[in-house]
Amino acid sequence: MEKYRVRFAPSPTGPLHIGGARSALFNYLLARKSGGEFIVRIEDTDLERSSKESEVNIRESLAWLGLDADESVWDGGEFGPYRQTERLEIYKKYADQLLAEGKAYYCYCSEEEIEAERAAQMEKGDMPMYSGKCMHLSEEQKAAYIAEGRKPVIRLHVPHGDKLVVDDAVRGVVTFESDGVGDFVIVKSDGIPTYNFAVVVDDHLMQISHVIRAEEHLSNTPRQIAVHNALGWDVPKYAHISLILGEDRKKMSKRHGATSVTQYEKLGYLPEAVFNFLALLGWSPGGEEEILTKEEIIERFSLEAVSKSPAVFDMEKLKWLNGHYIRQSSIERLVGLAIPYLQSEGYLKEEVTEADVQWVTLIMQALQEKIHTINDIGEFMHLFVGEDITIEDEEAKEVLADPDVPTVINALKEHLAALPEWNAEDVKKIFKTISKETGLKGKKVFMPIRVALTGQMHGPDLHFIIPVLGPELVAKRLQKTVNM
RNA sequence: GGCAUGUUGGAGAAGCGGCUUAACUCACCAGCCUUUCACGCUGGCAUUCACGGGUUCGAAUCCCGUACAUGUCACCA
Repeated sequence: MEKYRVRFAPSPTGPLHIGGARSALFNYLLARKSGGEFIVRIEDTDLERSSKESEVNIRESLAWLGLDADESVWDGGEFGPYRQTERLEIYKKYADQLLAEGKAYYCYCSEEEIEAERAAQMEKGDMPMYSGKCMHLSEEQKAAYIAEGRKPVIRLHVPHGDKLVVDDAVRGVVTFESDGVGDFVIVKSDGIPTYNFAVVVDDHLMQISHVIRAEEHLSNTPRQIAVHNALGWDVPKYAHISLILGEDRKKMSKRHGATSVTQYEKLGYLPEAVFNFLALLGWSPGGEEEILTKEEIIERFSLEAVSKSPAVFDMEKLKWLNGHYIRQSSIERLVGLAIPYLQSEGYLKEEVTEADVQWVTLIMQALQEKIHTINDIGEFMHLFVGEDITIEDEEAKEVLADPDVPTVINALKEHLAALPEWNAEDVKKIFKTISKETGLKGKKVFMPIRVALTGQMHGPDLHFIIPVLGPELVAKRLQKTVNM
């Protein structure tokens, strides 16, 4: 297949959004699949809103997801610089060229004038667009404006009567009338290029073969094509991928919960789960299996299979996927992820001892099968910590009222006392022994112990819980719940 | 308001004119397994593809209209 030389070009105006991450992912997938290049460029021409922190966050989020770039702001490359504010003289050169060729012109209109014009057009039901009145200003008029202290912008003259055709890999051919575009600003009054201009210059100079980005840019594409035309450059291939919607079918935003990659990391999601999930939003592998490794996704991904319609972000499915990957993980890895969480929740001190690691290891063995995210362990911690427990409900109380309870608990205490070291395997054996000795089976053995130790009717396997608690807590809890 | 895009079950989706009495996955429901819960397994879950018209022997699939949703129309990207 042809090589995809693609780019992800975020604006550093906030943490990496989940939608941005998906755009980055699709670009990455195609680059890797075709043996091409994945480039990360920073579009920071909005001086007001761009920040270094956001740029750092974007870098870290991409790294966390495993979307490694071949060329980027951070690691360089032969088509740099990769930060737009460092490319200003390049844009100036092309803006000057357009000016000299009469394809662009200075516009001295004030924002108020433009605003009034736009309002009037909207009123009439027309598509608002600049009238072009500054295109043929005389030298005297220009001088007068300059004397007034007006700072001009540069507008691209978009020829009338043209068709601007976007050949889109996911949407097919989409045609726009150039009459509906208008002469738009390519360089702001402070000399900084606008997005629609800088993007075109960069994509051309960086030899981008395919522009793959979110659907919200589709309506901007004719403007960019107009710039390509004015500069006499060929257009790249385009692919506009659908938006990610929240559960209410509105564009994903704060009120839908976590929107940034960083938040998912903090909530205890695994990068491979997010990677897998994001790939499934708007793309389907076709077969029965949806749990796929990075390599399998790269292998099977294609733009032809990308859906046109927007996708709703289903948190339940992400959780299911994450749970799957947690069950696949090694205990060591889970322990490493759980420790920072337990520290932040106050279960562990800053200083982590060998004994702490042991303790967390036992906990993760107990919980690996139960949790969907690392942070889910918070819901279970009361099982492992503290002497005080509350009996969940009436049903649980009834369990403890059974006449066989003292027999079971005594047998448990006796056997545990005889155990040199408490581990899951040996504790499991004890249960078998108790069952044999007392002639009691299944629930009659496990439920009294479970309720006496945790106050609850269900939870992780008891043979995992008991070693976590250790002799001291077991004794104290039994004392409180069954007074034994 | 103009322009653009989209509309298959609660969600992601397959489907590209007859093989569809619409795959598969999540969720949900039932059963099995299991010391409980979960995991896992088995089965159930759209007579119908936003709606209306047309083309065709035949349409979820092609065409037109309507509705709804979203995007865009910035000296934001």
